[in-house]
Amino acid sequence: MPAEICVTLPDGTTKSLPSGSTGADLAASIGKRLARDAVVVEVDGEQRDLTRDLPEDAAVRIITAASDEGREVLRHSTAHVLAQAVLSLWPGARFAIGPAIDDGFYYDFELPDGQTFSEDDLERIEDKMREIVGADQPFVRAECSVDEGLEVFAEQPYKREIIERVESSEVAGDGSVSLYRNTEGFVDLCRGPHVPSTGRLGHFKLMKVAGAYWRGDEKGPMLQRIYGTAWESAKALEEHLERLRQAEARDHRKLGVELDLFSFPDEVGSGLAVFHPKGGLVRRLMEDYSRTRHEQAGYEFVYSPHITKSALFEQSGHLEWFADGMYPPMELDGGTDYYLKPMNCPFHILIYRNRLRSYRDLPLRMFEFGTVYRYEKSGVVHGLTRARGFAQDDAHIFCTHEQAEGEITRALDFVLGLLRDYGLTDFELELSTRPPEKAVGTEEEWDTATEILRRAAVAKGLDPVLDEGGGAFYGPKVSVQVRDAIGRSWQMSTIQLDFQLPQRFGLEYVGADNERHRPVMIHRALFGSVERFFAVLLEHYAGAFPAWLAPVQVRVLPVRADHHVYADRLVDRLLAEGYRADTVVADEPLGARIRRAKMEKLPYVLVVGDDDVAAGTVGVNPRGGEVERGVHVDDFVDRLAADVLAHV
RNA sequence: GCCCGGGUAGCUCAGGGGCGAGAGCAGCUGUCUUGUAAACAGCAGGUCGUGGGUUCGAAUCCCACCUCGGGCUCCA
Repeated sequence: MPAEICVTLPDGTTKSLPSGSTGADLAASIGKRLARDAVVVEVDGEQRDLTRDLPEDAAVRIITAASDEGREVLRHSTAHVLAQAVLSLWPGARFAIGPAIDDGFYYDFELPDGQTFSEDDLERIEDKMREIVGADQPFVRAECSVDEGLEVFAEQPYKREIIERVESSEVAGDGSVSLYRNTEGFVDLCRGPHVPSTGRLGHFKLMKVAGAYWRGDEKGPMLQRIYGTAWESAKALEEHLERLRQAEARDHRKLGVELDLFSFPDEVGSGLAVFHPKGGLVRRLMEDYSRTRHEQAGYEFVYSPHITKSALFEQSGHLEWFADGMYPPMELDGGTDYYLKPMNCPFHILIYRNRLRSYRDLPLRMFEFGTVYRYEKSGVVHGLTRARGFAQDDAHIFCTHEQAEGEITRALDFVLGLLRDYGLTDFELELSTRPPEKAVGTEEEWDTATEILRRAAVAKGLDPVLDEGGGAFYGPKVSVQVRDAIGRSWQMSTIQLDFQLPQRFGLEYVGADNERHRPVMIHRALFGSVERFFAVLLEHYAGAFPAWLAPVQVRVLPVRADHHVYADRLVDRLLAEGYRADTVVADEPLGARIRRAKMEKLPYVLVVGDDDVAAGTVGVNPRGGEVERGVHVDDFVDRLAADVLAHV
């Protein structure tokens, strides 16, 4: 054994250390601060515990807590402490898995005698966890054989099940499993790595309890899951909690009530919204703009009914593949089943098929705000983002094979431009491929279609992320993920290529060669669902809609009753010029009326008093800006016009 | 659909077997005439989600259903 080992650091320099040195020794030899912040060490690309010996001649990198990788380790280790706490508070509890996730971690348990956690238990568990952290117990790694592992976890069926899958390399892959023990006799099956000891943890909070199926299988046992979050410092934890509070404040369901935009009356049914006048106005503005842009882009507008005979959805394949997601049929006309439509495509196909089409008709682009109904499982309904009835901004492009790629590129261009106009500018593309379990058509057709989509995406200069098996049953799709103002990602638009439905419906066109050919169909939606898009915009803007979408753009507040006439004239002028303005009479102090307007998040409040009446001016109090006195009315109108035009 | 937790006035929430069920905000009516984020007073407002049950007595305990929230799963 050599007396020294030599390792290479990320900057390319090498360092000699006594043989038997650990990652912790390395960190300490580099600096005191690094030694304190280090959580694990990466050795030749593999993360390891700081306490393990370093091999000779390895490329090493110290990972600190304040990095994505470091936080992941931290969270994973905190999950272990959670398990230790629960097992000590509920003797006989079984524990399953406890990984790190975005912003935190969870651990799944099965409590004895079918007990369940309540929110109050979280505090007790947290206290116990702090105790364990305070004791600074080391995480000690041990390796053992599968049989020994099964022995150690004799009372833990979930752990045994995991070990039994070792062959499929879930834990180690070489017939051995690794364990982590700490004092108090707690031992967990774990691949690691972990922080050196529990004392390194502490900036965590348990967030909620939930049910979760073992291995995500609906037929498997329901376990009790505890979610928590963990960070490298008290400050980072507090910032995260603040972000959550911010997200909560801009929740569209909350803003929908506060700003009187929409509601979900119990009398109507779960997942079925009604839009109130203000929400209806915003929605109409959104839709009108979309219509105008579609018209300019060569789409033609069609309409189709909400219900149809079952045969149509039999032919489309929806009843075969999508029946679970459909409302049950109504039996009418002595035995005919009618269904509420879950999709618009079959109707557009019938419009296409209504007469013989020539290649000269193609591409044919049909657009409809089509209201569809989907019977979502009761547990998944969620405000406007997951409703049971919603309008799709749905279009179907019928074209030749040769035109398909160009049409997709064009559609993608259109989508991104339109989303930008609504104020969403941060995109990511995702390419969803063939779902192995439920797909119609041959693999070859799918490959061709997928490749066309990929090329179109790349042509836009956006490298799509692959979503293996995420396509619909009839075709692959490119979807646009949008990042909103606080960094959350929403799946928005989809563009789907479909060779199947034209075939099922026997669609044809007569080519230049006077022969009959089969067209290709492209399904595309930009908002996906108007309701959902409404919700995303509402959250993106935190309720403060830009002037072009704001239900009320300007509120005029007379200082005293004798300014009413001037205020009314001002409102009349704004209305006449096509703006949305109103006024509130002076039977309440000005401050109170301004406060109301601010809580309604209006773009502009205009205050008019003696000076303004005399000079033909207004006091401008813009949202998020400084008050300006004595602005000439014409100048204000110009400013408003510029805002509306610029969509700000 | 499954697990956990909720549903009390328009909104936000107290009250948890026994006085006619409460507060703040919003609403209405007066008074106040106001220059940039809450004037004052009074009034009105609830079959305590729905239906059953236990009890001398239920907003309160039990059951079922509806519905909302957080998850699982699924998806636009």
